[in-house]
Amino acid sequence: MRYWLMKSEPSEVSIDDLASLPGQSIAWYGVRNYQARNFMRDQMRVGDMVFFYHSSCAEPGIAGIAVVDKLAYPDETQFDPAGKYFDPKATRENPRWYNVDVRFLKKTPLISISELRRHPELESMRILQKGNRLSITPVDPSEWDYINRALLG
DNA sequence: GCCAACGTTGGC
DNA sequence: GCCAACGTTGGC
Repeated sequence: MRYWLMKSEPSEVSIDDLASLPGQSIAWYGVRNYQARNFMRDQMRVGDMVFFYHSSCAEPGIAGIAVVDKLAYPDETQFDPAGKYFDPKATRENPRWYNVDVRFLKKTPLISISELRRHPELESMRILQKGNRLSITPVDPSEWDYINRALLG
């Protein structure tokens, strides 16, 4: 089992949005970066644990915990010519983008990025590196444990 | 709104 | 296959 951090803009899908969905599960659609796609397609397994991170907003930070609910499958939004995630180079026979489903587990007190930066134990987290833009990053088990114990305990 | 950092595109 | 130009991300 692996641990991940997945960014979502709360204006798109917030932790509250996820919690109020029927089944509390959602396709992690819209990823258009190959590295992030590969993490979903090649490495994520059902049961992997996820920090749900709010990005591009007033209070960026970890807002909740989710779990991978369904293995990666083609992202439906790449096929919709009217949608903003449409990819003209993708076909049903040869999809380019994949997503997993993620299910709500719990909301947490918001752990802001500045709070995360305050802890030397977390300084190697991808999310805290200069210039990091990846929307999906692996989280080290020791970092996962530390955050749960020291910040959410 | 700024801007550094990064990924992608396309001409050559 | 190089690399300049461009578009995007995302914290501040």
